[in-house]
Amino acid sequence: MTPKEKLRPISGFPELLPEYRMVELEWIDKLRSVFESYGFASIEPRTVEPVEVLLKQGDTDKEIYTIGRLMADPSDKAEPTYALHYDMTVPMARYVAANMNDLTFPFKRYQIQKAWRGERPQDGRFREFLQCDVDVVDTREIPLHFDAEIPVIMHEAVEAIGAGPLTTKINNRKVLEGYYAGLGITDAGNAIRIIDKLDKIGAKGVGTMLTEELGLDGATIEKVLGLAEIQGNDASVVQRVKALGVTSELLEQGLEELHFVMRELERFPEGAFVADLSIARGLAYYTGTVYEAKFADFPDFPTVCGGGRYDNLVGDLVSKRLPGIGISIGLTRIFAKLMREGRIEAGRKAPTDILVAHTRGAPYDLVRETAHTLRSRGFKVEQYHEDRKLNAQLKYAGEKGIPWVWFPPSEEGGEHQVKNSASRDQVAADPATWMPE
RNA sequence: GCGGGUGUAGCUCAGGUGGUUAGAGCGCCAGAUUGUGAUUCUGGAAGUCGGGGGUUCAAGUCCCCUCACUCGCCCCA
Repeated sequence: MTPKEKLRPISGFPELLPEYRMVELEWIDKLRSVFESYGFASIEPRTVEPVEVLLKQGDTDKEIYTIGRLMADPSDKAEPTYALHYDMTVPMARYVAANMNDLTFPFKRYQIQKAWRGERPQDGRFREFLQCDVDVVDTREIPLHFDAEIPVIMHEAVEAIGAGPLTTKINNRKVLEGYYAGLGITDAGNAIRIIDKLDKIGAKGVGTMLTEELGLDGATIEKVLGLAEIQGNDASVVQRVKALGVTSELLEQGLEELHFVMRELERFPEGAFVADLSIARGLAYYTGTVYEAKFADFPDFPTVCGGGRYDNLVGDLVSKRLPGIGISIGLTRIFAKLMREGRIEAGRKAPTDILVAHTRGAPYDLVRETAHTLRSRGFKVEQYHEDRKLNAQLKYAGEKGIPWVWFPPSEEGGEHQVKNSASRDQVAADPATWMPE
């Protein structure tokens, strides 16, 4: 590898300059405070799982990164194959199952961590990215109220970082599966996967795929598309589904749930939450309410938040059933899009409040003590450790956006001075009492 | 995994149909200016032209292969 190749960016592994990382950190702080305001606790499970855990819920074609030791003996089978997690939901379920005795249920947690996927990167899609998950998990049935609360938390969070407006589409897997069952479609899973492409390939494309892959006839496809076309921002969508004349027990139950959730969300501005019967979500483990949020202004940009309700994520790990519901915010994806749209204002290049200059002739003890005094009073202070001309020192402070430059006296007992970088005013000051005006 | 686009200095890019020693702007370093940020001026460092092979007297330029980045498909935050 040439030095130049070593310096090249790696596709899908974004890196931020300090002035933007500072913004990202602010976002994380805001998200945390929203999550905590609803009583969610933070956990940080390991980022690595046995491959079998990640593949537990079907989807064996997941693009996952495995990890191994460089020095490992290839013939040594003793070490299980580990992999970086590609989302936080299944690993969280494993964490809950492992610590069940020490957790209090319903367990409410948030996680802000990196995830890794080996997919081909493109606009808004990365191989290493930050996800912010909020989930409720219980050993008993979870009240439907959470189905309405979770997307509200997410909207609040996205609003807090100034990333809106968002449109969240809501559906219920039971409606889809129940409706398909009522139509006599046996392979609901594949039907859902195909229907999910409606906004991308259109009704015709979906119809073709349904015929080719599932062998559905024209009348059935009509019915399937009829359901997928229904959307609205209130509970009335339920009536329109019923009007299609398909019935099944599961469908009834799903419609009741959807009705409840939409009624709860009616109080929000129009367009914020929309029932959309074409939304399916690719992941296999969802069993009830599902969410999918996009930027209202950029409908072609990929989903920025997604989630839903699942009956049981731990499978055969423990004998108990662990139902849950949650949502994930794609922070890296949102950040990248807003960055591209010029909506992210760079922060400062350093957190420093005060640069203590290297005053020629000043006793070093005095300079260090000056910095220490200011630091102990709560200021973020760095010292310029090199004896260079003040031009260079001031230029450094200016470029880094450090608002104050402190000049210790060049002799013991002399007068300290502090300079305002912006106004260039310089006045005498005492490090023990000085306050920025 | 499949398809399109792009690779020349730290960054953004010029380099008609092959032709001497590969350029510009910005940035960087030093000085003018022996201690207070601008501007200006002067000087300087920095390139295996992504890599390999081929054609040719001659390749940054043409051909083949390859790698990387990028956009889309699949899939997903």
